[in-house]
Amino acid sequence: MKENLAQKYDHHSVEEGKYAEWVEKGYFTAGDLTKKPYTIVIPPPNVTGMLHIGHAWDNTLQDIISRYKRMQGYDMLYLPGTDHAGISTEAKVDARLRAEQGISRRDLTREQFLEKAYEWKEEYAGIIHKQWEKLGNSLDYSRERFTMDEGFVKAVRHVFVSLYNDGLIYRGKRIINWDPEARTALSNLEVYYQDDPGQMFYFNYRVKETGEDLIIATTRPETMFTDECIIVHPEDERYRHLVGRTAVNPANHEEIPILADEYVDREFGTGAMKCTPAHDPNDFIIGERHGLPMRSCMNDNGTMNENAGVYAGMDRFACRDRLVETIRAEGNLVRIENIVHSVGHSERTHCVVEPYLSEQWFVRMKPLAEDVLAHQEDPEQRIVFWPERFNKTFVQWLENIEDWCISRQLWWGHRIPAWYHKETGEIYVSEQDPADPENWIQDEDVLDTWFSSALWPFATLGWPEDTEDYKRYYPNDTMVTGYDIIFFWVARMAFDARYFTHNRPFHHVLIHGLIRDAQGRKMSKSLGNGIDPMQVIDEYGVDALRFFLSTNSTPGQDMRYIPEKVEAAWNFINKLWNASRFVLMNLDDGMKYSDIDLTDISEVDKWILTRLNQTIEHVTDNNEKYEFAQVGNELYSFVWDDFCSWYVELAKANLGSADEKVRKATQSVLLLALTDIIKLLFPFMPFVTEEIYLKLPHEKDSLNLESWPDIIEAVHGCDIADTERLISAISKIRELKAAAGLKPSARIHVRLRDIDGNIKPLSTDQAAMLERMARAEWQADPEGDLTVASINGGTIQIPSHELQNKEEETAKLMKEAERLRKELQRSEGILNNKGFLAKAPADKIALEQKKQEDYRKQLEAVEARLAELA
RNA sequence: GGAGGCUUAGCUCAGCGGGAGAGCAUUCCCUUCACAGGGGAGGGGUCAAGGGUUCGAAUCCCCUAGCCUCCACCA
Repeated sequence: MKENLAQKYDHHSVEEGKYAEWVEKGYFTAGDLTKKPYTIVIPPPNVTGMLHIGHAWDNTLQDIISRYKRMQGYDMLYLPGTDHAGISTEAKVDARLRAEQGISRRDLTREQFLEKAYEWKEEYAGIIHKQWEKLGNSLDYSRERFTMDEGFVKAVRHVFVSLYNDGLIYRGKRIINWDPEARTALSNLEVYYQDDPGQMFYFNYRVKETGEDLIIATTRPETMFTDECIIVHPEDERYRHLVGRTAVNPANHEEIPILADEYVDREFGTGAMKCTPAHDPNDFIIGERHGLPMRSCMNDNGTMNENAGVYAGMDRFACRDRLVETIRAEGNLVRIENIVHSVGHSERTHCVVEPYLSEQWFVRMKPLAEDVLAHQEDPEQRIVFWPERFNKTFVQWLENIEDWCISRQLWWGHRIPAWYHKETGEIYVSEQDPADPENWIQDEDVLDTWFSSALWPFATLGWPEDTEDYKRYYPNDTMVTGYDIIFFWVARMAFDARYFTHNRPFHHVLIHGLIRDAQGRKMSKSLGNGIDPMQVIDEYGVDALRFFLSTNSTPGQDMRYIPEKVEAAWNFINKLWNASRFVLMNLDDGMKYSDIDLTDISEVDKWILTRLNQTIEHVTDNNEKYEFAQVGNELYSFVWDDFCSWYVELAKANLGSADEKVRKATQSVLLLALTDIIKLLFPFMPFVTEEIYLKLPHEKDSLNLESWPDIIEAVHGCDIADTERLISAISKIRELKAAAGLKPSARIHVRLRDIDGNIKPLSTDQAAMLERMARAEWQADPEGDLTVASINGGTIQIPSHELQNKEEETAKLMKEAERLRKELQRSEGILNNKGFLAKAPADKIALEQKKQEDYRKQLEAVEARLAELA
């Protein structure tokens, strides 16, 4: 007894153990120098936590491309790695310290904290590995990297120092976005704005010299302590006489000058504004212009400092309330308006971000961005976005770029390679530590996580060393990532790549969207609507999850997680499983793959192989365009409809044939077609296809080693009209029986005619198929009245008394005739159109002429029968 | 203020210049023969509204409406 698949498709047992074996056998290890390289690097997941369903989607797309390219004969490198994720990991470790030991990171030394952070990293890297395994990612673990491993430390230092020496990194006192909770600077991208309810306060600033009151509005009274002046527009008649005089700050009774600056919008508010250079980016610019002092009144944790006088030590918001009350008591509060305004929040801690004056490191972005923009114009050097529209997003952002604040007041990250001399204050920036470390103090800050992520496509390959991997696998071929990190990541990889490797980091970027819940909401912890991919895998299997994730959206578009669709994917796999069981139980014992012989194949065999060829062609084309939803549709309908519903059913007749040659030919076609099907599906569902492959007669040790299917030349140019007519006839007979209220099993007689009305005799096997699938018997010369129905490429005739329902038949035929007339009208409209004949492509014209001819003849047959019935 | 996306069958989505499609749901029929998480046959859509280009528009252009992102943001 030949071995078959288990009776039931059970994803657990199918997926068990396979991955470990694939890794062990080295199927995913790149390095075959006889082949052309193809590179994808995984977007390194943060070691903050587990992978979510968005990662599963992202990775599935990468893995599909990887497996497809590997089958096409590329030396495929799919490189794994993880990201240290500075601020998020630091927050997680901090939270754990609090939960487990009741302490914060500030109770530890830097070294002690880093030790804890590394423990966390190890733990989560382990979880991520297990999850990659579950997902089936064909990653080359021999090349795995981490954004803070030794090589990365070197790469990051090299980049920092080079940019510094080239004047593209500088240190400066600027207004930056300050997260008072994490107590670190943030880049502009790490701040999100949301409309919050708030208040606009109007205060009196009394002019000392004249005693009049200037009404000034602010949303942040707590910053008033360091107002450095009042600004009015130089041409504002209302205030011109006050310029040069002094106003009294109602918060602390300080006397501050009234100055003129064109920045002020006369129409806005009262036309006079307070200027607090240390707490607002626009005020800062004005402050620089006028040489104002720049005092800050806040500490780095969001409490007030000594400049706030009696409010020192108080939280900024508590201070706001108290201060407003005090000013009110002193009679200087004019009014309070309730407003809704947009307020910046930290993307990590979600607290209100404080525009804050502080000394930070910055990357001068303009020259770097311009270099990328120039190359986006060059077809040979540009990064190609899929879909193309994201190029616009990318370009517009680069065109309006501002300097990037890269220093973070954290411990977990790449330490800035700058040292300050203890005595002289001299600064030393170098890839090497100072030779006399006792005289220097290293900058306490670390770099923004994205500073190192930006080097990912090349630093993972050994850069800045000129390694073999770097030479071979760089630039990357395809980067797969979400539109949400085009600015954070894609843009930054682009300019670092240009500057340091004089190349683009990758040729293509495939952009996908966000995965949402069934109601279309973003998945979030607070809503608790997140989907754990591991749970889905447990329930439906990873093959079903992968098929769902890859074939249910178009590039760049968001997708909803719909459990019914995962189930549909499972059902599809189940169908494939059962079809495979059927094939296996119908192959002769001992049949080998090399026994496939197409010399004596039948008409139906030619038909399925022709359809298979079309499928291979379309799937290949769409894989190249990353149109996996198209591929999914194509494979789904080919497998389910063409192969299972038609071919397998039709083939049963031939498998029952007494003729050995017919049987053998059918077995060959079943084996060939199924093998190609599982090859085409392998990138999408590697586990179940491998299981089937190993049970079928096969040539390689694993489907991982197989190559992408070729077009089957043996059926090139075959005429498959006979089979198409037969299939259509079977459908039509079933339909007529149902319409006539007959049981499907009711026997009837039928005659097929081609489009010209010629009677088409059936071969023995075709007659057997007709019998088996439609319970209809071919009759060359049926007696009495004949019912006519049009089918693809001809008509069928059935003795009317067998259908027993003249009224039904007439109604049916009238409807049919109407449809045909409409089609004919459409077709004739087109063909009588001079413009169409003159301008349409020749093959379109020929196709339309053929259609018209067919419609006309079918209509004639239907009308003839209607005349008989009348 | 700027940029972009979506609007197609009850639901979720493909199609994006030449015959309106899929999955799920729904109606009717089917017990052996790979599969009842299955098989067979149906029903269901003026492709958001309006205008234009074209021989021909769900598909290209313009405009309107609704929903949704992203970027920028004046006290």
